[in-house]
Amino acid sequence: MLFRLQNTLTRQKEAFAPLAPGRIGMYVCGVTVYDYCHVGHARVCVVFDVVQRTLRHLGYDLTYVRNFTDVDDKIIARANANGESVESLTERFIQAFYEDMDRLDCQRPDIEPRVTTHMGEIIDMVQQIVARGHGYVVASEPVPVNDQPMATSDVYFSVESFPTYGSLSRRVQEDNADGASERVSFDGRKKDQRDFALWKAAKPGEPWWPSPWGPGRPGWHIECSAMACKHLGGAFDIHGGGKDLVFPHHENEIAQAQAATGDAFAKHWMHNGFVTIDSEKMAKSTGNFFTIRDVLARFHPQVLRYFLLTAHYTHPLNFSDKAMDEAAKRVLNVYEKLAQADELLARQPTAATGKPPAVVEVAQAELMEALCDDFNTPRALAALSEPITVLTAALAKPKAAGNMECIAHVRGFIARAADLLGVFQYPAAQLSELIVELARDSMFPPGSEGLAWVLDKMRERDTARSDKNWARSDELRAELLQGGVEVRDTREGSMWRPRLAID
RNA sequence: GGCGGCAUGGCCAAGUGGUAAGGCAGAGGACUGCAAAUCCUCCAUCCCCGGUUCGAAUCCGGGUGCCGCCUCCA
Repeated sequence: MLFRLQNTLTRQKEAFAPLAPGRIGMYVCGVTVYDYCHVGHARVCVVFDVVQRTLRHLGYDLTYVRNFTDVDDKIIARANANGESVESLTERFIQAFYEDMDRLDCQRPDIEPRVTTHMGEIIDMVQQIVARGHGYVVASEPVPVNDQPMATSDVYFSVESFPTYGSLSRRVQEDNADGASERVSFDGRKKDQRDFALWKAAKPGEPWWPSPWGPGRPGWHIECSAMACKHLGGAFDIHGGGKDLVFPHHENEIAQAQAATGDAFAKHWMHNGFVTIDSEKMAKSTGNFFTIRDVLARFHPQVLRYFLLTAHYTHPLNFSDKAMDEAAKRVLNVYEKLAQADELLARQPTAATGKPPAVVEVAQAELMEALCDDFNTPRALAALSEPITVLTAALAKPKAAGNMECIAHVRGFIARAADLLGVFQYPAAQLSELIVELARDSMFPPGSEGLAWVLDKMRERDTARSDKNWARSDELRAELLQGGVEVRDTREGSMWRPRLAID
């Protein structure tokens, strides 16, 4: 199946064609590991996780590469502030990253390169750039090594030498610098203010690596050029990351890689929009953010993942309690239906044989079309609605002819959708309990036993109801509601689920 | 100052030339010990102005508003 993809480079939605038939190389900019990740980071990972799942489902042989930046100014500053080594700091936050992503059900990329293990490739690339006349070396202050001053240099990329510079972000640098110049200090060491560092001379107290230019470390952008080319070759299919990386990071990546290899570098550039709070970009530097673990302390990971897929990946997505409550409600609604279906199917095993109902065929096609249309996840999620409505109707009359088969077919469809989207794949019957457990601090009366408290009250209420003690029953319902639990009575008995307040 | 994005019902959000998906919330009815759930019914003409077209939320021009990048940033 052909799919279409928005390409930042051409500003158009293009029919995708891999460079090599059946194979796709994809590089996505990962995180700088000096702190816990926020919801914005979660979005990139979830978005490209869906991309990954979809491409594999379509039968492509995908190589997905996502890096960790484990040397950089902020990392060094944080490590110094903590009084710990760079390695211990980065290792800690790489593990924290994995914990967060595992909870969000993001599958691991095939290759996760780190800057510190690619110094050879980085140095080679800088040498190539200089050799081809696109970089220059500027002597720096000698740096003490083993108490001996050691000569060292910076290496810069020469933007002037590279006429196609700016093709991704479409900026004319002279104009670009105009209004921004107040914020950017003039660096007299550079031949041209547009030039950027390929290699930074070591400074006292900083980690460094030996190089042809003396002790130093890589500039920010060169790592991705070098690691992408190493693992995917000089030309590959897809490069992704957040919109904020378009300029200068990705622009510089292109210039460096093309200057070094003479090859095309990435063909399709995918950029995801920001997660915002009150429409303002979520960002560490401004303090305007929630960490993933903050959010997961209050909402089930499935709720966050679902929320992150409710808008198209290129658009901004506004994070709020209300939006999360809405997502939670929808996720619970769906899981509730799935739980009923699973219970019924367990009692009365039914194979999804024969021709699927029309709704399922239509929805299946719509699901794939939506994902192949630039990974339109809101459309994909909408495709689940009609089958779920049909499922609900069938669940109400399981004995009617064909209804069990219908339930089995819809259940199978949701499971296939879950494989692609990474939501609705959990054992449905446990979900509301899981959500309650995660939310226990805010949901239950202080000092209560959480889930046990709910189950106690529910049991007491069952007794009252069987005695037709309606007054006591209603009293208990009110207590439970106070405790954040909604009760509902059915023919099969009383059920409960977390109460979600939505304005 | 340069470059770019967005503006759809109460809220969120699809839709890129043929007469507005989906979610959440709301109203009325059925059902129910009550309350839910469920079922049925109802709830928008797409920021403003002008243009192209038989026909535009969708294309063009001009506004207004919000946001982003140009410094670290997913």
